Amino acid sequence: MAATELPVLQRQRGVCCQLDSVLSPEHAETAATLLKVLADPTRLSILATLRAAPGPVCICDFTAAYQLGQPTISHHMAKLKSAGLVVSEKRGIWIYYRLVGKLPPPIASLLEAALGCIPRSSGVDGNFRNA
Amino acid sequence: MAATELPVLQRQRGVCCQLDSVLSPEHAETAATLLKVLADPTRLSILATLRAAPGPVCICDFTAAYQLGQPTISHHMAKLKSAGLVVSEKRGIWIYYRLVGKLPPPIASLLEAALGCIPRSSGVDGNFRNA
DNA sequence: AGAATCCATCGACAGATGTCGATGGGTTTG
DNA sequence: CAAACCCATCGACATCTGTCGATGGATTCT
Repeated sequence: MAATELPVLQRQRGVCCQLDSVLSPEHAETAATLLKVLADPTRLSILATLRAAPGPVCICDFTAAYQLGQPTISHHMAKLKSAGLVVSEKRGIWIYYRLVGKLPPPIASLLEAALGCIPRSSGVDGNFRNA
Repeated sequence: MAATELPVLQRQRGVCCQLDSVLSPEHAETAATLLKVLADPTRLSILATLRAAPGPVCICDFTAAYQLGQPTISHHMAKLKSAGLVVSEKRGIWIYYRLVGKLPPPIASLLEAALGCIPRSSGVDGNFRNA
């Protein structure tokens, strides 16, 4: 509840209204941290690709697809991973990444909204030809 | 959709799969730009407050509420404004800000998800003593 | 008119961030 | 075992970002 708000038209000079925090600083910080992870075109594209992919995708494929070096892709993957959005799996030489299956609802809808913010390119409902 | 994917278990060394871009670079850039605006705890908190507020809120109230200087709050407001999320209105000495009423659906749901990503604090359903 | 208040803009600065090249560990092939 | 390949980590660097103090325009009160 935001508090005592003076009638918009007749405030007193030098008197500010007290705004009760609608959002705890900790929660704001947490949400912002997650949003920072999403707020990069490369990572967004990676997430969109993973969501649309029929199965796990390995780093080398991303390295080839984007105009970026391998360490950079690894760096982005590490961020996505530590944010809990993707998981990796090692198979021989390769390391495959995929989206986490069940994200907490609020995070899932945020991700969905972030990706849905974009013209969805095809019928992607997650029916992977999995491993 | 991701293209020619080698059966996950039998890839060839030195051969990367071609990933068709699920996301155009322009769209990724656009979405990332918007997400960057949201990816700051202060701005998130401001947006949450505006959403919960019964009416427009003036800069001085935010300046008083947060532990930040007035230029900093102005700076954040300018970012929110140029992102098209808020609008301002001048009344005498004061400048009031409020959320844009009708955002494009994808952006609205993104904003909603970002704010909804947070345990809506106490009974914040707009029980303000409004203006 | 003069003083006081509110706010946007500017310049400055520390810290965070994305990218790269180099290195090294781990795995498979020859 | 040696060579080839994949990938994570490290150090370096340029850029972006959040914050501040100072300044000046606009408006209102005395």
